[in-house]
Order: sequence, then structure tokens, then C-alpha cells
Amino acid sequence: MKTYKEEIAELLAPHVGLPASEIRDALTLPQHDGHGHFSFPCFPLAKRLRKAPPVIAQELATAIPAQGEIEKIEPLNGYLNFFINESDFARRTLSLIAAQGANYGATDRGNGKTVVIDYSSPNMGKELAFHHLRGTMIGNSLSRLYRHAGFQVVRINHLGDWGTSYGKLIVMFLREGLRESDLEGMSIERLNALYKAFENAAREDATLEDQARETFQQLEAGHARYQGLWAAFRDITLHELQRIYGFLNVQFDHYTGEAFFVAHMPKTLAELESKGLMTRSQGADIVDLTAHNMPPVLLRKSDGATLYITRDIAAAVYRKENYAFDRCLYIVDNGQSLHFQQLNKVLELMGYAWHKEVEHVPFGLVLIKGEDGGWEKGKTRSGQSSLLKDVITAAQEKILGIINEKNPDAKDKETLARQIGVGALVFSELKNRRLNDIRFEWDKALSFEGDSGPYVQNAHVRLCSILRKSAERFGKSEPDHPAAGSLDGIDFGKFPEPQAQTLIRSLSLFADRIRNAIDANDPCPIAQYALEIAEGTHSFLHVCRALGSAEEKERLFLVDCARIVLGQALAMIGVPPIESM
RNA sequence: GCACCCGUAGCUCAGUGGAUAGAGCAGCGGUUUUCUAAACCGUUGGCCCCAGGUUCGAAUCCUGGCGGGUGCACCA
Repeated sequence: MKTYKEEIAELLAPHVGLPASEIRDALTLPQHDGHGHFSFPCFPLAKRLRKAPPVIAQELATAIPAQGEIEKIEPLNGYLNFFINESDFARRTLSLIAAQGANYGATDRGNGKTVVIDYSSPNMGKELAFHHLRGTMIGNSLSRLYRHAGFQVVRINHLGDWGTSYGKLIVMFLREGLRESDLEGMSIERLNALYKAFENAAREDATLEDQARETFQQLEAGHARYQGLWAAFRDITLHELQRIYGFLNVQFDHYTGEAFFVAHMPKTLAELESKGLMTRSQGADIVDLTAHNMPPVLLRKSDGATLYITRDIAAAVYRKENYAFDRCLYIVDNGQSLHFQQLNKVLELMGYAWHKEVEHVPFGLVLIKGEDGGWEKGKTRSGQSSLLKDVITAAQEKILGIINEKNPDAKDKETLARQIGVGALVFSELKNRRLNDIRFEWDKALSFEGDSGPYVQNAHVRLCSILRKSAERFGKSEPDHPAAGSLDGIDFGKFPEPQAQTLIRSLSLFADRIRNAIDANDPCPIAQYALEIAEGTHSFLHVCRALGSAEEKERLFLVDCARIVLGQALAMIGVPPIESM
């Protein structure tokens, strides 16, 4: 079935002398009530036709009769505004949602192309810090959006599980007299404490840093005992990571971290050398990028150990060879833009034309209000940082208090509180554009009114609640889902209220918003869209009571459609689409 | 110094080539016998950092400033 834009474009084409596809892309959605459903700006035609835009609009309006579902064509301010019959618009929009259900908004835009998305990628031996949430949820959201748009998505957690840090961990493990038998049931907190203990001890004993470097070198060279310890540390880390990812409903296809690529190092270094890119400088192996106005890339330290960019080069080649990606996205904070510029340049110099498909998707900092009232970066390396699990727990506790106050009979309040807390935190990070630094404030992030996670969740809850109550009248335990049934007997003319029309119009825009999000590699448009649907829902429900009304059948149908779309939008940004709260 | 990013209402932010620049919070005033008031409605509040340029049209694109954040050789 043709879209309205396509129909309008074909209608216009013979009159404006442009191909229909070009007209279709030029059509805009009016911002103001009373300007119709679609607009055609006549300004670009003015020069060729040697007429003023308002005149062109007037002439087109006279020449083209309203027809079919197009009820009215009006010129205004140089625009040609198209008004669709509201009843037809409602039928078309809602029946499409009903027919497609969870697939609503899906496209075949990706056409089976493969996109690799690298996100979250925390360091081994440490817990997820609060600032990891943003990149994790951006990557999670983009994964879902790309999949919905017809891409094959490969989700990769490029764990920071290699480097001198793990020499430190091993040194400290042994220094504290621990043995392999102590690894059983060792917690991530204990592991993290070892790391901190090292930092403290190293301030007293300067030789420790050297020991760590040496230990790591031996680890890289294949030292059996060290490798065993390393593997155990990794297991402990993964176990905890997956617990937290479970709270966030985040998954990965591969946990191929840096260590995975250690075996590729000789091949990668040989390739760089044979291509004449590797030079020696100050005892280290580097790629000199002065010709490209960049600092040198350090491939191998003077002690022979490789660095993370070396492993990133190997990883990019591996991913191209094994996943045949059409795009490879790195969801990593903006502070690493130089690293990715260098990575890209090295791949280019290696002769890989596909370096253009490798893209850094940076995001801004999450700043936390410090004790002195200033904004501070959440820190891990210097010790002071909020752990993500602590932030989630704190959110959960605060929300639990609100549930006890508002809905004391709710079941499984702990889980519910966590889902609302996660929703609040995630929404507060994704509702802003990706590159903006975020000033995180507890009260605002956990606010349960206004532009917030609980606000959008609450709209979903209200929709679900109506469908539940509808079923309960007939003693059914499962909620009604009228959109899953027949359209027979639905009168799409029964949505005369402006609130209903606004909501229906918003519901029609899902695919456009997904396109916006993918074009920008940013979940923000979907978070804003969820807000728009939630607002539309709350306003509609305020004026239109469904159950027991003369329009019950129609309104329940709209309620179910709104539930489907809002539920999908929430799922796309990683806000739990809960059904009661 | 160089590089990446940001600058829109008192505060936090949407809008990123189209018409009269929008929300939330804060302020003021209303709405509940009714499906979740975690809601709704009204109202106050703008040289869209500055200056040039491109364009029929710029908050949006380009150039140059100013202000702020972040990064730049042996950590990841």
C-alpha cells in the first residue's frame, strides 16, 4: 500500500515537473494545528517558474482537486497544505499498527546488511560504574533500532581484559598470600579491592609498578599460572557483569575482549611492518602519523608489550573477516575521538578501503554534582566513583517508598521498584542528544513527573490497566487485546476529539522516528517520541473514558494500538515497559 | 598549541534547512463520585553566545571570534 506521501507526490508530479520521489522527500509534516497532515513548500519552484511561492501554491491548489482520502488542499504562506480525512487517517494508521503488532515501525532499510556494534566494554576486575550506563544503553538501543530496520546486528562487548592492570592484579593477589583455592566464590568486590590495594601499596613501594609490568609481560608470553589466575578473574568479572546486564535487559553476541586478540598480535605487527608503517622511536614501535597531523600510534612499548590500539587494529580486521560487516560502530565516549581517528587512519594506510565503514559513535560525559557544588566527571581510575549497582539500588529504594505510598498492594514490589528505577535512570540519559554532556541530578533523574522515565512508563501502565479492566468485566484473567482481533464493526469516524487525533497522528510517525534515530546513531529521537506518545496518551485518557462509553469499541482499539507503539518505543530505548506500577 | 564536542526561557533540555522556536522543572491559577492524579488544563518567561557568509528561506550549513567541557608517547 502506498503511503500518503507517495500518493500526494504522484498527484503533484505532473503539475510541478519534478519526479515523484523528489517531491515525496520534500513533503514536510506541519508543526501547527490547522495546517493539515502534509505540506509541500513551494519556495524552491519560485525561480524556475518565475512566480512568487504563494502564487504557485494558490495555482496548484486550484489545479489539483481534492480526491480519495485527501479531503482538502489549501495554500498558505507559500505552502500547499494537504488535509487527510480524519476517519481515513485513523483507519489507515491504526489498522497498520494492528496488523503489524510488534513489527510496527519495522522496515527493510537495512536489507540484510550487517552492522557490528561495540558497546559497554568495561574493564575486567572492576565493577560497572555509573558512567558506564550511558554507552551501554546507547549501544543497546542502537542494536534494537538497527535490527528493527532490517539490519543484521552483531553485538560485541570488547572487554578491557588485557593490559598492565592485570599484572597489577596478579602481583597483589600473590602479595596478599592468596592462592588458587581462594578463587572459589571470590567476589568482584574482593577483586576490586585488590586493585585498590595495589594503588595504595605502589605509592609506598615504587618497584611494584615494575613488577606489574613484568608480570603482565610474562602473562602475555604465556605464563601458565598467571594465565590461570587471569582466567579466574575474568570469570568473576563476567558473572557480575551479566547480573547487572540482566537488570538492564542488555545482551551481547560476543564477549571477545582484548585478550582474545593477543594471539593475533604477531600477525598484525608483521602486517604493519611489511606494509612499511611500523617505525622505531624511543625504543618503542610506532606508526608515525605526523604527515597526517596526528600524534604517533604506539603499537608496542619499549618492554615489548602491545597496547590497546594494536589490539583494536587486530580486532577491526578480525571483525571484517569474520562478520563481513557493512558498518562497524564503536559506542565510546567522546574523550577517545583521537584514538579512533588514529585507528581509522592506520586502517586506511594499511590499504583497507573499508576503513570508511568503521565509525566512532561518541557520546558526552555524565557529570555528577560534586560536594563543592561543581560538576565533576564520574571517575573510576582515581578511585572515587559511584558503582552502577549502588545507583540502581538507591533508585530502587527511593521508588519503593513511593510504591508503598501510592500502590501498597502491588505485587513483587522489589522488582517493580527496580524496573521503575532503571527506567528513570535510563530515560534521563537517553532523552538528551548523544554528544551533550549530561548534568546528572538525583532528584531530576528519579523524578516521577514531567519528562521522565516513570512518566512514560505510567502512560503505558494506564493503557495496560484499561485493557486489564476491560477483560476483568467478563471474568478473564488475560487483558484484552482488541488490536489483535478483527477490525469488523470499528467505526474509525469515532475519534473526533483533538486529543485522539493528536495521539493517532503521533502513532503514525514511528518508522520516521526510527529512521531519524538511525541516521543520527542516537536513541534520543525515540526517547522524545516515547514522551510524545505518553503525552498524547495521558491527554487522550483524560478526556475520553473508554470503558462503558458509546465509543468503547473504538477507544479500546486505540488504547491497544497506543500500548503496542509505546511499548515498542520503550523497549527500543531500554526502559522497561511495565504493565502496572 | 593542536584535535573532538557543547553554547536555545531563571534551571535542565528538545527542535539540526522551512510557516508563529517547543517541553519539563521552578513560579502563578485551576481540574479528581469516573479505566493508575506517577495525570490533565491555563498562565508568566527567548537579541536561539557574537560577527560575517551561503540560501527564496538559517537556531539549524560554512568561516572567524568569545565562553565552557574533554583529550593529546609507552594506561584502557
